[in-house]
Parts: sequence; C-alpha cells; structure tokens
Amino acid sequence: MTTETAPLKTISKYHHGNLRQSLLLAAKELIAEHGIEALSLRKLADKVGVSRTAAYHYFIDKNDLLCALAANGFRRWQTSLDKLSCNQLPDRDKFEQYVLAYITFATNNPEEYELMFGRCIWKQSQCTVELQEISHTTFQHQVELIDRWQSIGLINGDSALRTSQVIWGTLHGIAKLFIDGVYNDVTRVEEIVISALPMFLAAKD
Amino acid sequence: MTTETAPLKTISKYHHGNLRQSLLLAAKELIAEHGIEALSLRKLADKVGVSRTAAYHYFIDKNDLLCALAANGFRRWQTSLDKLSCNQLPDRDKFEQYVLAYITFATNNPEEYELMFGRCIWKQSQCTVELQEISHTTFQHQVELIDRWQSIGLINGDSALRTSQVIWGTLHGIAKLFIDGVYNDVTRVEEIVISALPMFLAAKD
DNA sequence: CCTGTATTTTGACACTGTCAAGATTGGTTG
DNA sequence: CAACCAATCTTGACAGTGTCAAAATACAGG
Repeated sequence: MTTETAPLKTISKYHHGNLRQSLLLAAKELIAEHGIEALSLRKLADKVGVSRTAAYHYFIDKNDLLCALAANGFRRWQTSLDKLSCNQLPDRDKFEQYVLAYITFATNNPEEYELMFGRCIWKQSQCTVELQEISHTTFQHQVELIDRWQSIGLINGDSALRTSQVIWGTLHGIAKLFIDGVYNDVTRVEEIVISALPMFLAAKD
Repeated sequence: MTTETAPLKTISKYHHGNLRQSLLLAAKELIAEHGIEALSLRKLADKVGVSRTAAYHYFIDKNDLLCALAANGFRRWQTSLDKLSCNQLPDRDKFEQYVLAYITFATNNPEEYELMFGRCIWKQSQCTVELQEISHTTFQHQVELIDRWQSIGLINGDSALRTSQVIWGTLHGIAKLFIDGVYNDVTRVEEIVISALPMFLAAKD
C-alpha cells in the first residue's frame, strides 16, 4: 500500500537518489555536533538510512569522504573571501574585516576548520587532488590579498608569500588554541586577534 | 636454568618491576615513530612484553596514559625554558633564542608537541590534574618572560598576558602548520619564524 | 607454610574500517 | 513486452580497537 499512495518519489529501499550528497550533508551535521573523531561510517549510514558499506560506492575511503567535506569547506571559505575582495580598493578596514572573517569562520565551524587545516587529513599525506587544488588556489588568493595590502603600504614585511605565511600562522595558531580546547574561553578570541592586529600593520604616525 | 644463572634481576613473567615507567617510555618511542593515532594499547603491551590490559593497573584510561606523556613533555620543555631564563638579564638575543627554542622543540618532537597542545587531550576536556597544573605553571613562566622583555622596552603591546597569547599563538600556528603537514617543507620553518620576529619587536631607530 | 594483597592475565563485548560476494533496481536493447 | 546489463545497495565476514569482569600468579608478612 505504501507504493500505491505514494505521491511523489517514495522511499524505495534501493537507489536512494542522491546518496553522495546526502552522505556529505549528514556527515557535516554529525561532525559539527559530535566532532570529527566521533564520526563513524556506520553511524553515518544509520543517519542516512542506508547500509553500512553503501558509502563505499561513492568514496573509496573514509579519508576520501573527509577530503570531500574539507573541499566543501574550502569552497565556502573561498566565497567569503570573494565577498571581501570584490571591492577593488584595499584599505585598513578591509584588512581588519579579513582577519576577523578568518577567525569567525574558524570558531563558528570548528570541526570543519579542523578538517580543512588539521592533521587528520594532511598528516597522512593522502589528500585528494580535488582538495589539493582548491586549497592551493585558496592560499594563492590570500597571498594576492596580502600583496595588495603591502603595495599600499598598510602592511610591511618580506615578500608577500613570507608575510602571508606569518599572518596565516598567527591566525591559525590563535584559532587552533581555541578550537582544540587549550584555551577554553572562546569569547576572548576576538579580543586577542584585535590586539594582534597592530603587529601586522606598518608603523604609522 | 635461567633463574639459577641470573645475576641481577631476571625477567620474571609477572611483576615486571617498573611497568609504569616502561610503558611510558615505550609509548613515547612508538608515538615518535608512528604517530599518536597509530598507538594502540595492544601494540604497546606487545612492545613491553606484557598482556593487553596490564596498563590498566597504572592508568585508568588510554587518555590517562597520554596525559602522563604530555605532562612529561611539559616538564622537558620547562627545563629548556629554565636554561634560557637562568641569566637574569633579558635582552634581544634571549628573546630570539626563546622563539627559536620553541619552534625547535615543536618540530623536533612533533608528536610529543601534538600531545601537549593538540586536540586529542584538550578537546575532550578530560585532562589530568597533573597535566592541568604543569601546563598552567609552564604558561605562567612564559608570561613572566614576556613581561620582563616588555619591561625593558624590547616588546610592545597590551598586557603581558595578551602579548603572550598572541606570541604563543603565532609560534603555535606556524609550528602546527608544519607538524600537521599543511606545510610540507619543514626546513623552511626557521626562516618563517625569523621573518616573524620583527613583528613582535618594538619599533627601533 | 599459609594467607592476603598487589600485580598480571584471560575471556568477553561492543565498536570500528573495509573487503568480497550476493541481492535489488532501473534503463536499454532485441 | 521480455531479457539482459550495469549501476546501486546489502549481507557476511575479518582484523583491529578500548575496556570491563573475573581468574591466575607472585610477592611479603605472620
């Protein structure tokens, strides 16, 4: 009777339809709620309502699935970056916005950030070419941003690459200390980042 | 015949003698060689030559054992710090030495560093009181160091606490990007840190 | 020698990732 | 319409993990 009264697309046990997408979505939710290390393919399959090994038809690995999630994260962060640099004029406010946007993205999506920049994926050096590419271009965009701020004299330092590495390192370090729970009062993260800002800026007046 | 010719303390299957110490040593070696996530209590027990669950008489948990390892790491880092600050005169060279010592400690013992400052222990917020105390006092010592450099005008910034958090964040971030494999050319880490140095120093001449 | 206590082992359980083989479905061709 | 095929999903199985309960062993004191 279930098949007769079904109006639209009923739930046919087989052929889920868009399983790959559903898996990624459910995985993102599970990770955001319970952390990366709590994610198991069985629980994920349960949540989607599918068998334990169904995911292996779309991902060669658990690692492969995590890489896809990380790549999505990079795309999200990339669009946030684009919104910032759409205006061609770089200035001090934009730099401050960039710094705050970075730290906000990291602390608002801690588990996704951990996936993107954590050891879980990169340490085993088995990251997807997709992830390799999107992360590389994202970093390049950031270097270009820094380069423009340097060219107007807002930021000093060595080459844009070196300066980018240092600034990124600082933001990453502060974010990670909070995300990983070493610092536990996450409300203070903005204060710390704000007080780090003058370090980057060229000496004025 | 083994017991008769035994000169000192022979290996009697039971009563290993100093099992707790042996476990910590073997665990440190395994972790340094194969990484934290590759450490299992069974392999550890195998290496020490003892049964799977023998460790549970000295550690309530796997987490408890990891906390003990991390605490040892903090003690090691603390002694390195003491060597630096034994001379009462703070100066620019000492600051540079401190920064390089930090980054060297982190990159030379990446897995131990990950244990000390990584999510594995702190995220679950189930860290030992021993670890809580030693890490706290270690951080306090670093704040005092920064405070002295500030008082001679070498470093500027807000309160010593804030400045410590920022500097620590920067060093931690750069170290982590290498340790976690996001940056893969670890030979460049010193260059990056050196180029980060002028950011911290008060504007001179 | 006997007994109690500290130490270590064995057995068991639930959970994990992943592979091989089988079951089910939708689409395409004869 | 029927038969096949390829894509999709499931079941069974295996090795490995952390951890608990209960049993076994060794040492020390009477």
